[in-house]
Amino acid sequence: MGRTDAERLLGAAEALYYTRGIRAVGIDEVRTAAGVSLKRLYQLYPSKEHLVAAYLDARDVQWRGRLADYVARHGGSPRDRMLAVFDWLGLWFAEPDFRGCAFINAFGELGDSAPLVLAAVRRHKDLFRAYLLDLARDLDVPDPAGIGEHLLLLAEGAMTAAAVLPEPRAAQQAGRAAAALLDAAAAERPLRGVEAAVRRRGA
Amino acid sequence: MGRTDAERLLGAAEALYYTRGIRAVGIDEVRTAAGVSLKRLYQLYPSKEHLVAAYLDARDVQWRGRLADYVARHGGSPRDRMLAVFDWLGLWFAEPDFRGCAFINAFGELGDSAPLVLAAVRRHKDLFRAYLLDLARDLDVPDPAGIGEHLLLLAEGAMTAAAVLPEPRAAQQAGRAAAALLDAAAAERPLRGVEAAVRRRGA
DNA sequence: CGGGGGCGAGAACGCTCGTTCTCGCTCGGT
DNA sequence: ACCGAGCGAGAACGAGCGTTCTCGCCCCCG
Repeated sequence: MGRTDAERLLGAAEALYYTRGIRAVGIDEVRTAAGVSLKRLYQLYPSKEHLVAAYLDARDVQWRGRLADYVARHGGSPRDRMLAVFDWLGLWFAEPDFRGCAFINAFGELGDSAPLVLAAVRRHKDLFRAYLLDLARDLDVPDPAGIGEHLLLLAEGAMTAAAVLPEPRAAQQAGRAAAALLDAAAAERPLRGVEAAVRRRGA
Repeated sequence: MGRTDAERLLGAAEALYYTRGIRAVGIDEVRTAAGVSLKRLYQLYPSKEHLVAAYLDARDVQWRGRLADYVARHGGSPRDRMLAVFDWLGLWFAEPDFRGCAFINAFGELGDSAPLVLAAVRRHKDLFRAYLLDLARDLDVPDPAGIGEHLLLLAEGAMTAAAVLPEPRAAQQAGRAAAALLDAAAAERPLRGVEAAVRRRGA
């Protein structure tokens, strides 16, 4: 596990909070799993909310790092890099302890009753959005930002669908939908204005 | 409010559990808000989990009813009916006490630790999916089921994005993405097999 | 009118939680 | 060798939870 007290605490917090929920896990259980005294815990994180926010921030860094690594390793063209995001989601969904998006779960559980947690959730989603918008910027399509937002919605939808439903088809479906959106946007590129509109209305 | 004890209980449960979370609200608070004795509550719902599952089932019926009503009133062509789903999502997101999808929230909070609740969540998502697949069946596209699944992911993604992020653009974005997917699928319709594949790869 | 079954009100129980407090011990500086 | 600051272990505290139990009242059937 981690080296410092804080690292061991965040590791234990991640394992426990993610798999069982935040309210369901007491501070003492995290402290025991991490092998850190209660006093030390409270001087690192003055309340449970601080600990939870720190756990989410750590998970955010790790999660986006794993995603970016995979995309950098497997992506070729901008289009391939974008689609690699959904391939990685599929790998993530298939992990045995997958239980949905930790940030959505935390929000659903705590809502706005824990401002630090809410802020961490928003930070994560903003950073994920920014990453997708970055990938979209390299695409050869009009309105890359719009495409980025659309793929963000697909990715979020895939996460919740994969969490709730037992079958892991969600990532494949989302990948197919993403490819269709990319192709549609790319097909629009050479056409201009009226032509594209006519085509869209066509048949 | 409702008439019978069960109706008043479910009404109070909905207001409290949805806005504050399930673990955060005690049975006594629901009982007080509904004006029902504890004994009566326990003879209607022998445990909190039963009450929560019943609240989710009631919300499922109400939520899908509101959606289907809106679509039936505002939808014209099959395409319009499909897009009306996203218009309605936008209206829902704009409601002042909107706090995301109650079912995703319940799952994120309780996971598989409450089997009755998990079953209710899955029921709801299956029924929503079935509704979208029904709408998709009327579309004049190849593979309506695939389109239905894709729009399901967009809708789920819009719900979580709208819940977490303060700006209510999610429904519009999802609607635009849905329209793009529908148009792309419709444009594929007259083409067949190889032709469509070539076109998709084009440029 | 008499009695008893069912109900509402709320106390009680056993448990868990987040946070604070107590108490020795250890260890580093002079 | 001393002393005191800081630490770990864990008790303590106050609150809240889900669930059960008690008791006294009402109301309906005979």
